[in-house]
Amino acid sequence: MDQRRSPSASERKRDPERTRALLLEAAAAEFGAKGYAATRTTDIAARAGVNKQLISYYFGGKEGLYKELATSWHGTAAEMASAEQPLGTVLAGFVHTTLTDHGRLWAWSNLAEDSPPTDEAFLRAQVEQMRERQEAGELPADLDPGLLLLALMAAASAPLTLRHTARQITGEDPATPEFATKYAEQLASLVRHLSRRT
Amino acid sequence: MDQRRSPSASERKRDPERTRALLLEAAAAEFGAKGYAATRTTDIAARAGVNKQLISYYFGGKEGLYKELATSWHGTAAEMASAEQPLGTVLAGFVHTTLTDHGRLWAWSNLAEDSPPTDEAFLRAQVEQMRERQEAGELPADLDPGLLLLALMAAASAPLTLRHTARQITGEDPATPEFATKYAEQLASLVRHLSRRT
DNA sequence: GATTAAGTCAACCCATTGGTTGACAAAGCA
DNA sequence: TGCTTTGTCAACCAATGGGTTGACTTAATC
Repeated sequence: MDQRRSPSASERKRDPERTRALLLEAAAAEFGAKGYAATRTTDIAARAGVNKQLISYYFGGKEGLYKELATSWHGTAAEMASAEQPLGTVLAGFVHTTLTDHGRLWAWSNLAEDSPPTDEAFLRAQVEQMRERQEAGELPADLDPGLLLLALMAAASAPLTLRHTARQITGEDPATPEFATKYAEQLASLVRHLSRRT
Repeated sequence: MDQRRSPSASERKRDPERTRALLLEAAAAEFGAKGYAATRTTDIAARAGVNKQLISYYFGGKEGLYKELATSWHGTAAEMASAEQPLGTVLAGFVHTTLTDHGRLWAWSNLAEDSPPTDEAFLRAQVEQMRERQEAGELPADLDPGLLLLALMAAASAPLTLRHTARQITGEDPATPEFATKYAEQLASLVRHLSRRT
């Protein structure tokens, strides 16, 4: 039999792929929760259930691990991008992704001084979509599509970026799927008001 | 003559009030720029032009200094609050305050896990104002006033919370007053669309 | 089966960092 | 004018935290 992939990959004693993945996952959670500076490599290793030296071994240290994450999260963003769905649906998807570890990571990196290498193509495509929606009459045509996108993205990530403020306003924990759903509906309703000519 | 306040307070060799103020100001800048965890007490002291031991002397350490700031910034927020100005004006004020050191500090603390003791009364008042605006027909009545406030606050702080994203979308530095002004105008225009029945 | 390569870990290392100590100087007070 | 209090600083200290070392173990190769 083929010994190249026998012990089912998760039962094996040693499994580099798996270890790497565990570290990345743990790192996303830790970085997302506390931000880069406040995150301890020891905590990442502990969460991954692995020796902390392996961070150096696989990623060349804390910073390397962080950068690896920073460049990998674009996939997450991209999947919700596309399509000609109604704007409300797109926003709803965005609201929910802000509650993932990668979403939190994105928020932290946006505040930090050093520029993270975010995917420009994705943003450009989104701006273009805004313009199309304006032409289709779904959104007011007198607004700058870029700034409009910015405002909507910011609004959609409110449960993340204004977490404590949101909690104080609503009395609920904004980091729950239920809240996200409710909030997304409100946003959808809001953008509907932007197009509707009553 | 009264020696209690003679050397004009800024020329004196020793001036506790001034030192405290210098430290608070420097701390706001440093914390705002890098966040709590990444800020070094040495940097704060250096920026204030003062010995770092004085942080312990006056505030009982790094954390004490941070908390002092956290509880003091509400004044900043409150001043822009009130009034029956048009919503666009209020938002514009908010956009600009997000670019101050205190604004940045607020953003960081919103992301951090530990809850900062933000001023609840202020938020409640703002929610109430939203409701009034809805009743006055300035805003759609079918939206939850709290969530609406949240969305608008988030949108207004986009140049701050989505700094890098904003830069990539627009190609400009969102941390400039010029950008803030332009962005605020767009927001005003946007909320105008929310009320207008064309 | 022996040899090599790859993966993992416990222990150690040392730069950084927040905080403290003790000397000392300016200001208030008798 | 001397004594005390308050403000300030340079030097020092202990703890933390990221990174490295070297031993060891599993797995692939000959």
